[in-house]
Amino acid sequence: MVSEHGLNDRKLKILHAIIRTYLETGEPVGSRTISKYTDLNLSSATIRNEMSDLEELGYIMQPHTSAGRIPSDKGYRLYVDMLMEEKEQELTERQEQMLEKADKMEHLLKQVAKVLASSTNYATMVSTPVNNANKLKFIQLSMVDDEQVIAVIVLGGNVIKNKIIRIDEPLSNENLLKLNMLLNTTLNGMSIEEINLGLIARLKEQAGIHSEVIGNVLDAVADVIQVDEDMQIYTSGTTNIFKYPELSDKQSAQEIISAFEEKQQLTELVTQTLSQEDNTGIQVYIGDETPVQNMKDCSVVTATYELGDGMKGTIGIVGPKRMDYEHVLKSMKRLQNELDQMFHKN
Amino acid sequence: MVSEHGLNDRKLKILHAIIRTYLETGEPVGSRTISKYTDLNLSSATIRNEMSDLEELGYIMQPHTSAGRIPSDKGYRLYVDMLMEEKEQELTERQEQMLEKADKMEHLLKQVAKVLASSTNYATMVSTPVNNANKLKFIQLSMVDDEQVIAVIVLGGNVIKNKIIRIDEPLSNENLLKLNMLLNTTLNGMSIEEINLGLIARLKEQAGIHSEVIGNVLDAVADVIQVDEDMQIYTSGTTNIFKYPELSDKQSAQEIISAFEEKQQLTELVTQTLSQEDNTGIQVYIGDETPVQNMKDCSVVTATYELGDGMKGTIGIVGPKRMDYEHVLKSMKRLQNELDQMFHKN
DNA sequence: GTTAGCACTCGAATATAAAGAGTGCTAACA
DNA sequence: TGTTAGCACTCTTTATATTCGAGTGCTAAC
Repeated sequence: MVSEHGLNDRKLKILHAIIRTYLETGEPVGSRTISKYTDLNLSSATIRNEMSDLEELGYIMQPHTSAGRIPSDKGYRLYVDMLMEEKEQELTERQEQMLEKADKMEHLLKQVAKVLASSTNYATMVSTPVNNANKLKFIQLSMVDDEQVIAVIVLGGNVIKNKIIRIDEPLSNENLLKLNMLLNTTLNGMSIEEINLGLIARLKEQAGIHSEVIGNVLDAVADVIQVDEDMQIYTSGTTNIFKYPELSDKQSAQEIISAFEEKQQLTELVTQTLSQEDNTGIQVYIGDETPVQNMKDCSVVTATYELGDGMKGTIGIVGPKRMDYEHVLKSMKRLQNELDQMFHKN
Repeated sequence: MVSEHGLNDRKLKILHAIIRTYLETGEPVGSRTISKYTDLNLSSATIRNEMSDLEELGYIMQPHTSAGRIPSDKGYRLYVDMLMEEKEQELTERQEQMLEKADKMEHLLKQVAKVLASSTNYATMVSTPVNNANKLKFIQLSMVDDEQVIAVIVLGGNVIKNKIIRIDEPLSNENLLKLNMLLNTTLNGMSIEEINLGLIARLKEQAGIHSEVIGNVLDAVADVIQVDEDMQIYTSGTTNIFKYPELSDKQSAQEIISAFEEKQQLTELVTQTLSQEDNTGIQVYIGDETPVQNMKDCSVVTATYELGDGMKGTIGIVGPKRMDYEHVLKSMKRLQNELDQMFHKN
């Protein structure tokens, strides 16, 4: 990703200036503005020539003849990539903790969404952590009374679930012990996908007359996984998009807000983000690059946070393409760190 | 509420016609339109005179001189009240069941919101049921292993919660039985507010050396209640408001959508609705009547549904004042019935 | 009490003009 | 050869009239 653009230093500086100016104003920027803005000491005419080149190369475009230029998706992409490289090393700084430690994760995540939205003025979303490759850590059956067994199931990430199972005739302590042994030796450390029909048949065979209980336990496991899979997504500041004229016409606003309400599309965004791992865990989708069709006129920035044991969640931010990438990337990194730390301290 | 308006039959008919026309078109309606629309066979001039009277009485108003008339809040109110009275008796009809029986209440309620939104083209919300006066129905402690006891807590409305409690030394079966007896005889049928410090002290005293367990159990109860108290609200079709020009300017859209996202205000709406019981459980707030300031330019219709045992939830619909009240009220009644039935069958 | 007729009002739509920002191109310059 | 001044041209934005029409209120006649 090291400067594969064929741009000399001057063109790069001009492009940079155009984008920065456009990020601020949201209006097409003209040659004269750049001529004064930069320290290049070039006349507007020269700038015009360079701009013409930049347009031909696809980094900027004109909304109409006789208007200034605005960055194209390709232009933004170059800008963001440069930004990422630059900022990589100065990640040491630390900002004060805005988030009071909330007692419940749900509250914490809601607050994260809210804080991020109000500090950036964009729309935000935060997903609850899900376990991509969820592993079974421990299973324990215990008799509650003569007709009921409680199954305690511990998943990776120390998520504990329990489930009551009805049985026809009581299990002796001996048999209970045996079943527990069987279940643990066979299933511990297994991911959900690994528990297939063959394995289930083998288990049932070994359980003998108690195969029915095994079946029920496995059902419970499946159930637990399923519950765990439907991740929650919290959103905040959706209406911030009204602050950006290019997104607040009915059509666009409709689409974006819909996506935020119906959640389905956000789920896809999260899935994609989690699967597409890179070194930083932060991704920037510009315009058409986004997995969510409804947001094709926006930029989307996502960050992954971890709880350990493979539990991962996503923070996302949605705004206009002329987003303050510098600020957003900084905020995301900070939040990502804070969340990581917070969860690893527990 | 029986015709306290001082309107003769003709004025009433004209008002009715104005409102119905306006509901359809959303445009101010003029005298000529009414003259042709109704079967009164009156000239536009006569209608004009009557309209003038109706305006003086506050039922309609002009957006500006030389425009047609639109209903005022007072006008809508009269219309809705008439509608309610009329339709009260024809509630017998039954429409086909649109909702597949969903396995989980959460899914069911989400679906309710969605169905209602798409069938009415307004924005909708559905709250999970909460127990206004929640009562404890049953508590049962069981040993899971030597260090853990599971507490099964059943609340009014058959809501079952369970909680694992750690103990230092195992309880004998005998002691366990005694504790169960103690807890059930003392607490059963109690509402949460009734479990005060005095009662807790008395319980602990009677539990003797196991007072610590009691303390933990009561903590668990408190916890369970608290979890239960923070009700969820599902929304759908928020962006439907863009279909109504009078609500889709940035300002209004902002406010309404905000209210739907931040949920806080909706919670207030639900609380108010649940407390203000009337015979049908359906309420109509027009304009300023609504408890939610952000929706002062809308009409809000709410319905209460019951699970029995005091568990109640709310369905709400938000749209422009020129809402199709007839359709909405019908839909709400139908849904209300279906939900009531569905939950009482279980 | 009802209606026809008419002058009047006012918003919405349409047309017209003027202003301004910005470009592309040419020609001159260092 | 790269840079710049100058100028004609384009296209949006804004302002300003102008027109159009729906609808009213009022008066006078039926």
